[in-house]
Amino acid sequence: MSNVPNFSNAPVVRTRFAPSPTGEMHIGGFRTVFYSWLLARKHGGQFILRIEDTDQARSKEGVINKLIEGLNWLSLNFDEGPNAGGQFGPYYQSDRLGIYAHYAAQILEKGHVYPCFCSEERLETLRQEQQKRGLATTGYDRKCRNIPEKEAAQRMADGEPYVLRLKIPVTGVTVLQDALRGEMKFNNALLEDSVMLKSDGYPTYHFASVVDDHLMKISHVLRGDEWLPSFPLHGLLYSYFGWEIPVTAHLPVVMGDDGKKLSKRHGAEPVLVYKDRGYLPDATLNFLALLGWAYDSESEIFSVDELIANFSLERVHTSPAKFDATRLQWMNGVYIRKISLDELTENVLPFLEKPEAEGGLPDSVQRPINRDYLRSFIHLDQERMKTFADAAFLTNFFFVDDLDYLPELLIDKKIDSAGALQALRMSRSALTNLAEWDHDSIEHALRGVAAEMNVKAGPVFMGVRVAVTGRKETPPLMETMLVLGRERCLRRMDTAIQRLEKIQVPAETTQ
RNA sequence: GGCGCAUUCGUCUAGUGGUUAGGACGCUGCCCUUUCAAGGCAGAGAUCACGGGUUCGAGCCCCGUAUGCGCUACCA
Repeated sequence: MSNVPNFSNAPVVRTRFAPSPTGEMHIGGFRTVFYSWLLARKHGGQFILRIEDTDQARSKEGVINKLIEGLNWLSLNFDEGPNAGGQFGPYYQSDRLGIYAHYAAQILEKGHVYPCFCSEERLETLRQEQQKRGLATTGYDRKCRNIPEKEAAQRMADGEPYVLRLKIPVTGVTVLQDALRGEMKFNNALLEDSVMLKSDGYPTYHFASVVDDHLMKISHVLRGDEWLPSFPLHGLLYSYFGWEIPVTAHLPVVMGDDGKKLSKRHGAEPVLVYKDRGYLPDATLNFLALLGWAYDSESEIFSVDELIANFSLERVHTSPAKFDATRLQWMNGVYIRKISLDELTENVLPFLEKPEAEGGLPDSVQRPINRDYLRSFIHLDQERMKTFADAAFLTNFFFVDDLDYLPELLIDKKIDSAGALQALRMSRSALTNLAEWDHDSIEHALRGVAAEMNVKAGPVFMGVRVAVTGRKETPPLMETMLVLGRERCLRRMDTAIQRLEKIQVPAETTQ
């Protein structure tokens, strides 16, 4: 595919995911990544991973690996990036310092940027004073903007620490196109002379991302709309360099239930926790796609391939969406019902084997769990699962013999305690005498008990159900009993009969 | 404080000047049924944030207001 020549005049679509290793990425951030990826795949272009590690103080270890793990889980493969190679590397910005220095020098020479020697202390007191006076425009006061060129050059040569600031036009309007909102106008007078190159020689995000997006031939930039205020800054930078601005879309934020922007501080969790909670990557992706994008008024379930085919920037929203966890649950259930028995088994297994404290089966159940045994019944719970994390609870009685339940559960609403006991005893003996242990034989036997007692089948089934599983809600009874086998069923019924006999005594004396 | 973005059922959304404002999640009820799910059907739920215009006609266009969110660092 990739060596098919591009005959059309349209430039190749290249999008990127440019995370900074300052914290784990949450699900809202991954939506932006997913849209970028979809765009690249839809147009047969490339998706690039670039690491924006330009903040020496805040970069954290291990974050990048987590990020890549998250991408892998969702199968959002990238064509270029760390470990993947590519002709536009290096893909760590910290490895590109020379490149930024080169372009900074170029733009300094053109006079679009100037050295600023102000100390952080001065900037801090400046800010405080501006705030105190309630000034309309806060920000740098451009003190160093008017230092004579010669003097500035001398001080730089003398080794005085400095940053490079962008020389924003004092008047005029910067007009830019946002792919979602159309034309946007920004009043230059409100912009400040932002730092492009820090005193440690590292670029700021603004400078590095513009330089890299251009050098890496990025055609479409998708980012959160918290970047909207700095859009003119970037636009100006592009024009100073004489470069073409990529198609830029500012996506609305994803909010939590509390209506606040999803972030590390607002309960937003890294994507991988959804893996740990038993969500399917395709369901997560489908849900994410619909958070801010819709194909039409009806369609909801989209495979990744369908999303690639149908996704378009034009139908992306500009208004923020809340993250609705309940809806994700529903959608995950839809996907679980669609997978094969093999997939189901493989997905459920690790969740059952987790320690009890982490939601797995009771620690008394021996690990590893027998795959074939699991495979023999897990389909019974397929339509009952919202997430794979539900599996341990749902399948508990297939693994545990000592069932813990209130004996009262054995007595269905439509029968009294004596009747329940009698039904269980009769059921037990009927099942004991069964020639064949199969679905129809068991059902016939139990219905026979009901007929003989002249009661409905329901209460009889319920008594046996609770005796055998300890639950009132289970998969179909016959299928369940078949899996458990006659021995286990009869033993559990014996236990149930004993329990019923115990509570039977006071019940009779009160009458 | 300044600047910006946004605003259709509780939630995700369809809608691009004329619709009984549609769908989905969730909720309620009924059906199916050995329970629970799943499935089917039905229902409640939106004076389209508010106020002005433009127009024969506005959820859709324009202007205000309100509310929410965001930005306002040598962080991204």
